[in-house]
Amino acid sequence: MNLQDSCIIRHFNHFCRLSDDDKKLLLRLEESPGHVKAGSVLWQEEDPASEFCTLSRGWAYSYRNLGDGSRQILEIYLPGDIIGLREFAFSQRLAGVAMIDDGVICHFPHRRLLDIFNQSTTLTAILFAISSRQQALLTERLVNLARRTAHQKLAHFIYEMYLRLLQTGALSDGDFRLPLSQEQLADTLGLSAVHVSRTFSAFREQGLVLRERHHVTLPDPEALARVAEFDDCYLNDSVRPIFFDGTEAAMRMSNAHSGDEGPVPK
Amino acid sequence: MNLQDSCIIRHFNHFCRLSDDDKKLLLRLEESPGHVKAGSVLWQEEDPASEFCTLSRGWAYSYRNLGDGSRQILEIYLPGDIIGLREFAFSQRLAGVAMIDDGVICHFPHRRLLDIFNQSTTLTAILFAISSRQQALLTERLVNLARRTAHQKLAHFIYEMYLRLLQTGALSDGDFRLPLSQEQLADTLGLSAVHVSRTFSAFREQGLVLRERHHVTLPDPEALARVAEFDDCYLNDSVRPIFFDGTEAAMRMSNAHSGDEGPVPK
DNA sequence: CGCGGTCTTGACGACACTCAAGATGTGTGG
DNA sequence: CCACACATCTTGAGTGTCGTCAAGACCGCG
Repeated sequence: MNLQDSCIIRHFNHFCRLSDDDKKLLLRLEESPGHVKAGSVLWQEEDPASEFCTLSRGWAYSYRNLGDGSRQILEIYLPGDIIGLREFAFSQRLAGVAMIDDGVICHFPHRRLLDIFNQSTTLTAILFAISSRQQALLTERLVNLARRTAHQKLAHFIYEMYLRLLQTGALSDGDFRLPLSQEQLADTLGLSAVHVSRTFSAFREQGLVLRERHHVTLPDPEALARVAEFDDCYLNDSVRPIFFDGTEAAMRMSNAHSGDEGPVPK
Repeated sequence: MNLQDSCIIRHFNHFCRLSDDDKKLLLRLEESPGHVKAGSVLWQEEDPASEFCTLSRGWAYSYRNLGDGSRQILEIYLPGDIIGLREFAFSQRLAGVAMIDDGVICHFPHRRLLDIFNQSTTLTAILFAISSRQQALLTERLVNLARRTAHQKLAHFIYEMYLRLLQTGALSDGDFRLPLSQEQLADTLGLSAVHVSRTFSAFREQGLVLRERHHVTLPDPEALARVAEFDDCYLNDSVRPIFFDGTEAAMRMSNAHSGDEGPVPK
């Protein structure tokens, strides 16, 4: 496999230019990339946890099933994301993971993470940063669920997806594929599917969001951000390219907050 | 300072017996332990992020303020917890942190984390595990906020606190200090303070929870767990003592799920 | 063509919010 | 030691957002 074909290496390169040694180390950790079908379950809650995955193509989500038959979707994974970091300290899965689309994933076993810790400080720091960013996404979703109205929840979610897709460069205008059903959106936002439908209807009448099957257009993304009271600092900072490079990262981290301007106009 | 007086070392010892070298490394990272008053703010959202803290005595919480004047409490920190790991990849704070009690905290600067990555695989793995556990707590709170009734939310929160206090060994029966006001509980659970009061009244009549000022008694903790539909796997696994010891940790991690028995009675 | 999944729309109801007034407890200063 | 102010908590009444139930429309697929 060519070094540039690795989905892990591509993902890590978002944070920092890697040395060839680091690239080789990453590549050795990678096993059995494979195709998975839409709807297939990578693992379920309480399965033994022994590996991570990198999502190379397609969308996925993690979820928890509840006693009353409902479920909660915890996070949406896009191409390039690492899945399963959550369970590093656990022997069991805390959440299930399923594919939304057809896709491609790469597996690498839990225990080999220690090889990384042993051999590359740079990669260790990047892993920590990735975990840190995932936690930031989770925190923002928590606030969204706890404190906002149905309109704000949906607006916030759609705008977050819009920004994340912008960052991966897969997008230029307010027009993109959103392969989630309304029921999946409801499970993500702690709403009923019926109410998601109503909210979309309201957005359509206001010209905020137009949804057609699995496609979404945002005539005025900024208006949507205002409805959601969106604050994008939890998405901006962490993906700054070339964030770490050995010991100099320390200096950058402690004074990088001067003179910021985010990619999104206020 | 004696090695055993360090609050960081005590905390890390929960996971693994440390070598003297590791202990010295930790100790060098520790700076300026100090007293802080109840209600004081360690930092606010969007402050520059340049250090972590370990909470040695007292309780603390992290929070986000929202546009409409309300706020959301994200997590409750107990003695021994590390504060601020969330912002490792960020140059700004994503959430404020304030003290609930009078307490004692130890600071250590962000950049020195890289020293740990460089010098000790064991400590790196423990830090990852701690971050992983915090993410598990956050995830559970998210499910709690999204999908449960007010009764379940409050029951779940109280029972989680009960288990966490049990784990720190600060507790033997269902009788403990809970220094949060009803308004703080409301901000944690996404409810109004009024409704928290009503819910406590209901619990009192049912004999589930007796709350008196900042003190709580649980006549029947298991009954409370049933009301909350509490599943404790997110708390059990990660604090297993002597979880990592160098390379052998790898083996333990990949097969630790056979024949488990948690520390908490079923 | 008929079936099943997804979405839409309506009617009704419940859980939790807001507003408001009063009770209780606590700390401060006279 | 009392008086007062202030925070916290309690309880009631009225309202609204969102869930549930249900029927029907739309669409892709076999």
